[in-house]
Amino acid sequence: MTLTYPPLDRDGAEPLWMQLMRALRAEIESGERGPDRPLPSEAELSDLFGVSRTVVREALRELVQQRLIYKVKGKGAFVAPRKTELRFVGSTSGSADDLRESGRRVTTQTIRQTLGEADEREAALLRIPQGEQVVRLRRLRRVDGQPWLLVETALPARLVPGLERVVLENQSLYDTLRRRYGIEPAAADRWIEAVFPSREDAALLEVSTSTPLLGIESVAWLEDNTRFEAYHALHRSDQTRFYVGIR
Amino acid sequence: MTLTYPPLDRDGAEPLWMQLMRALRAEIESGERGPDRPLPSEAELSDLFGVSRTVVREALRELVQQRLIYKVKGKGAFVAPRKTELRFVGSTSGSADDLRESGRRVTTQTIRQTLGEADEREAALLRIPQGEQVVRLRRLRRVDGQPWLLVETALPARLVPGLERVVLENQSLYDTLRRRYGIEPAAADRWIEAVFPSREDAALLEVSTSTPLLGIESVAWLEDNTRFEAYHALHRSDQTRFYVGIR
DNA sequence: GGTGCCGACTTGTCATTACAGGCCTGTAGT
DNA sequence: ACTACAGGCCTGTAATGACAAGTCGGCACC
Repeated sequence: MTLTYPPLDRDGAEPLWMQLMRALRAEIESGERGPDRPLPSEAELSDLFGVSRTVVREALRELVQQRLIYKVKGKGAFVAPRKTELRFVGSTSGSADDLRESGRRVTTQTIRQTLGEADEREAALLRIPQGEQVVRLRRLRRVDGQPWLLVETALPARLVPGLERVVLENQSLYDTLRRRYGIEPAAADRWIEAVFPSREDAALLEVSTSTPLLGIESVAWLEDNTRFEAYHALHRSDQTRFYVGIR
Repeated sequence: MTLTYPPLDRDGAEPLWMQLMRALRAEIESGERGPDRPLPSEAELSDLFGVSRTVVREALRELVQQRLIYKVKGKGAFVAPRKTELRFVGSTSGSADDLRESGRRVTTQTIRQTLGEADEREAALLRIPQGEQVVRLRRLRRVDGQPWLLVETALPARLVPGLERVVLENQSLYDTLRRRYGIEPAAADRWIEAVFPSREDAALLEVSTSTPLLGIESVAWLEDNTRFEAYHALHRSDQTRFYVGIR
């Protein structure tokens, strides 16, 4: 038994593959198909929706990229089990709360908070035109008095008007984003590398310039794919380790 | 003036789009095309290499996904002004498959493979008594010939009898665990820090002892919470970055 | 009862064709 | 000098057809 699908809109407002992708995604996320259950074959989907296999494959490709399904040659396409998802504990979002819970004293000091124009890197990460207004935050987070994390954040000013004047001292940025601007982070990409700090960053973190640190670059977005935050952070990992849980 | 390209191999050993992708990537990474310089148009590439536009688009799609190029509708495809990055997907499965998928040549060399007694650290991570038999693997993974990852794995011998005699050369460890022992990873904890390598490890990874590396410690377990694997790994992140997707 | 092989079904790869729609430039008209 | 627009680029979308290659069940054979 399969569902009846609403017909796809052929007015060209949106590509057929995108509409099909959304229809399949809705079905998967609603839980109607359990993990590792097969999707209809490409030929079947092609018939069901009245589109070519090209469109079906384009839609499935997108779902594979989003890790909602996986494909096995010769067998079919299957719903990806949610357990392969990954959660970052110990990121800027929520890390303060986690640490506080474990009885540590977390303080966050705002070093700089300005309005400016997006440079090339920021524009690319946030997917906005170079020169568009962004709010920049430079903050130092301490755990039990020890410098732990130095983070520079850029947010499109359009999404967070007036943020450059909000007093964040010891407040969670994500709390502010949520309460003041209704921003709900949906997902993020992060890149991690081991780096040496600049002289200035080393001083703030109270380490020497030859101490290896974790450098983290990140871009986060909303449900509708709008990029709302780009940051790069330096992490002292000599006393506190960076934890990743995979479930 | 364009280069002359070696003809693509049509023996079906490798898909045409992958060969083309590699050829273009080599050109980009060698720096012959500067950032934001255009690639030949799809039609031109199609002629140059004697393949259909389908193949060209497949190759370009992969390069876009690897963030080596970006495309602008109506204009063309351009070299992305970024450093190369390797995708590490934070799933319980190994990274080798993901890398292979993106057309990198992944080779894994087993340096040591022995049966021994669990030391204190291993016993704690695996939750077994100290002194219980464990199989230890020390492996060096290369990506496109470059040393990339040095990993030391310990598994309780009870769960993987005879593993110390299985030839793993270029085989995925997780594949072997699955097929030979029916081991299905359910979840894992990982800790990441920035560290310097020992003299021996530095030599294997072909870096100096003052190169900061990513150190990763991990323990993985089955659905029933049995710990089956503990490892610690050293990652070169100077040329390639460590990627984590959060969904 | 086991084994091997065939055929049906699946996804992967590739070619070809067509048109829509964005980008840019040259040119004709003002 | 300026504008409007046509036409030639480009990528995006879509249909269709073909074959390769992996999976799996069933059937015939031993």
